[in-house]
Amino acid sequence: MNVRPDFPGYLAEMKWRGFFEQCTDEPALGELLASERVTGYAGFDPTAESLHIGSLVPIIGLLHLQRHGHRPIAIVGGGTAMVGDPSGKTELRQMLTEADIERNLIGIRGQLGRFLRLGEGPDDGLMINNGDWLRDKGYIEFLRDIGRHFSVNQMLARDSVKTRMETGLSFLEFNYMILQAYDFLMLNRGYGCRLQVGGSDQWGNICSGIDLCRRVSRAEVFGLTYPLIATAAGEKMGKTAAGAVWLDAGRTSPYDFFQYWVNVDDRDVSRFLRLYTLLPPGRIEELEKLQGADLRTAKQVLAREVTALVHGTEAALGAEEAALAAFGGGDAAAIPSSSHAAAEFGGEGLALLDALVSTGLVESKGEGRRLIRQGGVKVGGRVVTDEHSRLTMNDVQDGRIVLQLGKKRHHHLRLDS
RNA sequence: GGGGGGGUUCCCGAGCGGUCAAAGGGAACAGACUGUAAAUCUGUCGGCGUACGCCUUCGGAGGUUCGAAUCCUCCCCCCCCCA
Repeated sequence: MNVRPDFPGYLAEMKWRGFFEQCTDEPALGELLASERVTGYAGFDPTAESLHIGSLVPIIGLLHLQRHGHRPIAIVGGGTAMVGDPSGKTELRQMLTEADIERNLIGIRGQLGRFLRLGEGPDDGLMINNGDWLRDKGYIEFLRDIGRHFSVNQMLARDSVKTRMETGLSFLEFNYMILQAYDFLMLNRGYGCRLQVGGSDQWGNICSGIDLCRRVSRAEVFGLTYPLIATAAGEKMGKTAAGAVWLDAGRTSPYDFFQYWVNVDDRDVSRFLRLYTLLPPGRIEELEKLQGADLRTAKQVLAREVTALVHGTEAALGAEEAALAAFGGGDAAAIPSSSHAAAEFGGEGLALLDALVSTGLVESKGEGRRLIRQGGVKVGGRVVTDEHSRLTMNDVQDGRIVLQLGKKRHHHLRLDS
């Protein structure tokens, strides 16, 4: 086992980085991790074709596990997604069709493979679809094998169930914890998996799995939860005006992704550096000393590191350059842009409002008008006050027209030569 | 199956025949202040039009009315109590 020099062990690093909320049996798990290669897993819901940054914590948690010489399993819930986890939700989630799930699985697999080293080696990670064993399981057989180990009394006592007593909980969802517990059992049987990590809202489900493993296989397995990560402002991670922050470059460009991290709240910088980057503790502690405006440096590092982790070093550099260009000066090549024929700007030119809409900077002309009235639109660095303003060749500088919305959104209209 | 209460604009939540694109709060966006931060203050916050205007929206479909988110009918969904 190649224990990392920075930390005496996996748990120590998880604690230091802020991944550690609760553990079922910390001393025993610590010993186990120190004495042998442990297989641990985390689950991912294929609710969309791409994961978003909310999934980053479990992904990086698995990554650390692998870095400590253990074997990570990412389980993708092709089976459980058919049911839907009621934990932390107040309403029944929209049902996914099999085709949806199939498509989502493919997308998510590809993404997970960018973080974890997957393969056949002893500490190579695995990606497994729980649909493999859930889909063909017969109901009666399942009830007799697994259902008999669950007490309805206990299930009703779970927080995830209790909080739904008011609004209602379908029998379908009520079964979710059993299915998740069954996953743990199957992974333990098939792969010797002995650890499940998950968000603290998963504590109940994880405990169910541990109980099941003990009852059925007399296996001692462990659970570890991380805190649910929210921003200092109390928002869920990744909530922006444009919607979720996705890991897929097609949904959230590396530039926007980078900007998300640069714009985090001051109070979140230290916590996020520990959680979302792999930087060594010494380096992070250095950055944590920064105060006031200097925190921007730390945010730059945070953004660079996370973007590199998700999109690769090259994309991260590109995003950073674009950000520098937009906010400082420098090469503007990487700023979001669209290409246009020179003719569009000849004569009368192109209505600014139309340009704002067609580039997707605003969703309607009304919104564009509002922005202009409020002085939130700049063309070539000048505030535009006339909502009827048109873009003409006069606005072109260096072969492009520079649009700016508010302080942070930039777009260039490139002229085709 | 019976009885009761509900479904309102991104969210919560008022409205209960015209003065309603619909109070209030939150979120969001813009401006000021800053550090591409927070807090604060100001403004905006369905769509189209320069505008008095027009169009779409209050679970769905019909109806009453000069006029409906508001009244009636049927349907769908949710919660509570009883079976």
